[in-house]
This record gives sequence, structure tokens and C-alpha cells, in this order.
Amino acid sequence: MVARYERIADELRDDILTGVHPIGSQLPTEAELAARYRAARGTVRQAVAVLVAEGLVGSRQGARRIVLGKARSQSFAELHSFAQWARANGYRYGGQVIAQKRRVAGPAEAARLGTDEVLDVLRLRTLEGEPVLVERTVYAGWVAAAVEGLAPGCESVTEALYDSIGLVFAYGEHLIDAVSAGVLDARLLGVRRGSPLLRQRRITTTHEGRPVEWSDDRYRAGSVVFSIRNSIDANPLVRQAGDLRFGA
Amino acid sequence: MVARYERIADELRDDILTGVHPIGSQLPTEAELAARYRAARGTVRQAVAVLVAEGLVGSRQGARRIVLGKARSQSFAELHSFAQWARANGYRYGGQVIAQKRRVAGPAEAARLGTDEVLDVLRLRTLEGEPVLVERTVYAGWVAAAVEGLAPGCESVTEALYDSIGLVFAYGEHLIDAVSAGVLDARLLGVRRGSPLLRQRRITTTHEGRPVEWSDDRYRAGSVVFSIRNSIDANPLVRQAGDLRFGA
DNA sequence: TAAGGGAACTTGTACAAACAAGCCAGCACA
DNA sequence: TGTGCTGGCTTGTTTGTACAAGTTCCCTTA
Repeated sequence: MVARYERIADELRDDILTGVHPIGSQLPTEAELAARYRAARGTVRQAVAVLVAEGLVGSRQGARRIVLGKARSQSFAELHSFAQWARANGYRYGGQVIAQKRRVAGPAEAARLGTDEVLDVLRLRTLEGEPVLVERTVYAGWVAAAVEGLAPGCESVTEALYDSIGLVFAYGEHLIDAVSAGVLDARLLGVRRGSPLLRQRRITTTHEGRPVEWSDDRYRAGSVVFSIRNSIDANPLVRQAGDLRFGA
Repeated sequence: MVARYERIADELRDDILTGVHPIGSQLPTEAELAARYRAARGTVRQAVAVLVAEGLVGSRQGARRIVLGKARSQSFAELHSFAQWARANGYRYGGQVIAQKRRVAGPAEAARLGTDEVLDVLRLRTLEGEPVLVERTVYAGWVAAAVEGLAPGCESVTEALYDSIGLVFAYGEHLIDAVSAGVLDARLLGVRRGSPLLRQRRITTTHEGRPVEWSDDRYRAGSVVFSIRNSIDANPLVRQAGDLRFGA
């Protein structure tokens, strides 16, 4: 059962995408929408708030709402799982485990993940046949067994963990910057040592806020771009100075 | 007059920051908060929704809300304006115009900015005395005169434009990736040619959705990190493949 | 001891009503 | 002609109510 406001939001998004409400045009007023969908004003407001949060619609007190853009927002899963992102966008993708071993957590890792033992995994991912991503992931001890049980060529770790032990990745924090390719990075990605890589470090937790994994993903320059929309009201992305909270 | 729900959100955020509600702990229920602040449940829900959107609090139906983290989200201005970001975080900063000239817009620029003539500005920004950012900005023709009227060493273009012509930067779209330093980048930033830079390209518009500027900002590796929180419900950041919508 | 079934609790959705605050166009006036 | 103000329109805030849906934990039962 999908909520009423979500169905209204979907219809409005569709109207924007198909040009019923072109970019730059005014959205109908809340009163109009409420009458059209036979819903209360509050419900319509909730629907429009979804589009505002997606950056598709601009809104300010007193003035009519304006259509800003058409870009679709993608799911949480697509940001966390390379495989789910690639599949949703119609790319051919693959991946394989290069190295994997259990070890004792360092002090920083123990603090981050809340466990003494961790599982270290190095993966290489390909997009359209080209190597594009080196993934260094450290899993908390309590999921180590489940991760070790996966096939080495497992395409989507996220999905496999959900299927095997019902694990849900619910929250994430991401740090994005640029680094030079090291010797190993360069060899795996087929680039020269020192060439630029886009780095995404992230920590992922369950619904309960329990850390599951800590990962350092490095994309070959030009292969992937991160995109974000913000407004004077909503600002999810944040800039930080270089001395990092997560260390090297 | 600040809204009630915003003040409640501020108090709750403060309680999280100061450890009254430690990370991992449960937030009081909506009923409790409503009683404490003598507000309706709806108002409390709005306040908590702010924290959820900031990624500080996790929320799902049926379960008590959980404190996820402490990071404060920063203002829209701080993402758009290097000066405002640096000042808010207590850094010493500076900047100067390297080159500036009017020219005819290319077809791509005309489509993006909606004007025939544009103003091209190249700036170098410093943080703590070190050059960290090369900024190539293309302004739409209708703001060109105002930008040209600024002092060459103007610290915050955003603020200066607001003061001079009341211009408000309201919405932005950002693309983040990694590139190699070109000859000019390298000389200005004091790094070797080919060394990695973190690139942020953005287009900014007014409240009405009218494009104001298009910018290509390149940060020296290690000087700045972008940070984002997301959840399975809210996902502002998006990943894109390398063939970019904004061209080279 | 372990599995299953609820009951109580908590968050999510929806409606209705009223007032506040900001925007804008059109009108009156200089 | 242009300027300033006002009134109507539109979005923002707040309260109250009712029910839906998911979670948690305890208690029963096998």
C-alpha cells in the first residue's frame, strides 16, 4: 500500500518529466491540486515537499512554486551498491574479489565499527568491461562469516547479504575527495601511478545505527561523477577541510 | 520570527551535540517531546523531520528514533561561497581575480545560462595562506556589470552581489569528480602537472530558476573534502557515469 | 527451552481548520 | 509617467483528531 501523498508526488513528477509542467513554469496552487486529487491541503503539501527535496521544484512563501528541473533522484541502494546503481542505469558491470582476510581491528577501526575482529576485502569492479573501481572494504566482525560465504564473483554484496541474513544497509556517511593512484591502484585500474582518482569513503550502518562496513572506493577519473542538487533551504552536502575525521 | 518547530529542532540538535542524547541512544517519543515543549504532535514531527533530513537522527515506523551522529549541516551559502564556508569554519582565506573578460557565449553556455553574452572570470583562492582553489566562473550577461564592479580582491562575491543588486543564489546543481591538473592549474596551485584535483562544477540559479553562473572549481587534493549523509529514505546525492551532461 | 501469539507502544498517513507571512498586480495619487 | 500602497492570492505554521502500520516485549504454549 503506497501512501496517497507518494502517488500524488509520482504523478506530479511524471507531469514534470513529460512536459505537462515544463521547466520554468508554475506548478498549480495547493488549492488546485487538492481539488484535483480530492485530497486535503496537508496531503498535497507532503507530496510537493517530496519534489522540493528532490530539487525538482522551487518553493518559497507567498510565491507560486516553480519547476526547476527534470533530474530523477536515485535510490539509496544505488549510492551504496555499485551493482544496483550500474544495473538501474543499464550498464554492463562485473567484479571480483582480489584479496580477503580476517584480522584484528586497529584502534581507529574498532572505534568506527565497534568490533575487535574485522574482515578485510579488496575488490575490483568493472563497468562496460573496463576496470573503474578499486574497493577496499572493512566489515565488522559480526557480518564477516556472511561475507566470506559469498561467491568470489558475487555481483552485488548488498543484495547477497540481504538475502542470506536479512541485513539492511539503512544509513551512510560519505566523504568524497581526490587522491593519486598508488602502485596497486594503478595496476588494477590500468592507469599510471599518480594519476587522479575520485575517492569515496563511507561508513554504513543498520537501522539501529550499528556500523556494518567501512569502505574506501577509488574510481578512475572520468568514469563516475557525483551529482547533487541543493537549495537555500535544504543543503545535504557539506564541505570539510582536509584534516579528516576518518584519518588516512 | 523563527518558527516553533525550528526552535525545537535547534534545541534537540543542541542536546545531541552536547551529549544529552548520545549517539546510539533513543530520542524521546513524539508524545514526550510534545508534552515537554507544550506543542502539538505535528509540530514536534516537523522538528524531528529536520534532524532526520540532516542525517542526525534515524527514523522508521514503529520503532523509537535513534541518534545517528553529531555532524552539523551547513548552510546553502557555505556550499556555494568559498568565503562564507571558510569564515564559518574559522579559516583564514583570501582570493584574487587572475583574469576577467566579456565574450560571446558558446552554444552550450547560451543554453545553460540563457544569455548571448557572458563574463568569464578566473580566480585563485587561498586557505590559511596556501593556494587551494582555482575557480573558473561564467556569469550570465545580466549580472556581468555587477560582477565587473567588484573589487579585484573581493572576498565574497556572493555577498557582494547581494549587497549591490540584491541578487540571491537560491538553487544549485553540483557535479563532483576528479581531474588532472593542467599547466595553468598546476602553476596557480603550486602542484605538479597531472597531479589530482577535486573538481566541483556547478550551476546556480535565482529563486525564479533563472541561471546566474556556471562554475568549474578545482581544489588541490587533500585541501577539501565533501561530506554527505544519506539514508534508505532520503538520498540527495547521485552518481552518474562519465559521459557528462555538462560537457567538458 | 524455544516458538508463537498477541497487547501495548511508537511512528506514519490523512483530514480539517485557522491564522501568519510573503508576493504581486492593479489602482490611486503625485 | 512613475511611484507607492493596498488587497487578494499563495505558501508557511500550528493545533487537533483519528486511524493505519510496524516494532517490541512479554506471556503463553508446545
